[in-house]
Amino acid sequence: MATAPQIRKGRKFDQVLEGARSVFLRDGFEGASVDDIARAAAVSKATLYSYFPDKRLLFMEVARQEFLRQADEALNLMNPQAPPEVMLPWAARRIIDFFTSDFGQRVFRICVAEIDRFPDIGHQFYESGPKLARARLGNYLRGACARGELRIEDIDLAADQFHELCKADLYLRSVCGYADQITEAEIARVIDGAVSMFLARYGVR
Amino acid sequence: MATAPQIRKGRKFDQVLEGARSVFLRDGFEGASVDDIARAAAVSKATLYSYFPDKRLLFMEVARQEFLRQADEALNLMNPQAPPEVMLPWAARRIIDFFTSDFGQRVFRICVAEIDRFPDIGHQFYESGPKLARARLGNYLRGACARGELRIEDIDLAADQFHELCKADLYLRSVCGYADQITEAEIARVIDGAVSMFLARYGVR
DNA sequence: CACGTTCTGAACCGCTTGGTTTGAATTTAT
DNA sequence: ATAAATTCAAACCAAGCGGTTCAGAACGTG
Repeated sequence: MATAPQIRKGRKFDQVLEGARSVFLRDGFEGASVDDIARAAAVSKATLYSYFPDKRLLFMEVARQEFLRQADEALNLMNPQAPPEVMLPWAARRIIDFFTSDFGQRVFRICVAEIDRFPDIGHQFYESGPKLARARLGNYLRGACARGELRIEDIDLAADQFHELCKADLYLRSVCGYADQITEAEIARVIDGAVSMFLARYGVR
Repeated sequence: MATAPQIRKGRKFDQVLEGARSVFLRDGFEGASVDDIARAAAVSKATLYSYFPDKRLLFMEVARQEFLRQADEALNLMNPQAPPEVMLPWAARRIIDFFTSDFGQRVFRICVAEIDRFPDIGHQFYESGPKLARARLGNYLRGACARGELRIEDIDLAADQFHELCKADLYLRSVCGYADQITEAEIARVIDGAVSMFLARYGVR
């Protein structure tokens, strides 16, 4: 094959990716064995190696696809015309649901755990997640400012601040394994807090 | 030996811990080989195994000590009497310096990367880091409220919000490998933003 | 110095790892 | 039905893995 891809698709390509995904997400790159992956994918090891020249490339492809999935989730479907009092709680809920979700946590974990071994992973994660989400929220905020509903000089900072406010308390508990103990009342507390702080700073009276 | 510790100290115990630390922090639990650790520690493998019955216990001891170190850094030395306009920027700087530091990043990475394999790690990390920092900042905020300098109903939420505001922009760039590209001007931007937003919400006029 | 404790290097063990090979079996398209 | 493409299972390889053993060397203390 040529230089870049070295990946060949075959009949069971998706199976291999899915099996690899489940094992890599569970055990990380080093902990995942190719035998386990082949077993999880229900293919022979020879088939797996006919698609990917080595374990590293398989991992990189799995990670790439996870990040694509993340990009799909990054605060799309925002209603540009809705007032901040409606839109901000909605966005807050979306943000919280994402980072407490199994998917959200696992894609983050790939990035953090493997960044030394695969340095480009950090870049890919940032571009497909945080940067995109900031841009989308930023677009909304820009519109709200144009309509005179908000007054923000530094849109990017404001978008980041809002994201972080939504993470108060819940994010670290989530990362530390307490995600399933988070109640609706706690979520509402954080959302109310985030929105009221944001409007205290950037709202017009 | 008895049930719990199974750890025996000897002349080169600290060397072993230091060698283990450097290799575990670099390669994670699965990626670190006991041969590498022994080499990094400049001890024989037999010595290492005379101290720790297995690799798992060695890892757990290394992680435990890293978390103790983190507890030492958690916003100690706050001046209870200083006004918020002085104390908040000071705390913000401390928070940012911590999470952008090599140590801060690595201890976080241990937690995130290994939490499936060592479920108690999340608990230890949370107790020695986020929870402690929140308590210390919360104590400060309580005092400021008592002096009439701030008005806060939910101290814990406010402390968490402040922490998260300090992480705007910088934290995720840090996690994603861009920590060395963060400028002093960017740090000042985030600190100013955090303090002004916090005071907009909780300050007295 | 003598003695007890600790550490060493080298070899060992059974097992696993990522990756390779190959003829046969299976699947798909004509 | 046939041919081509794909997949398979089983065996293989060299290297590495976590952990074990042991006689001798090194170290620290009285």
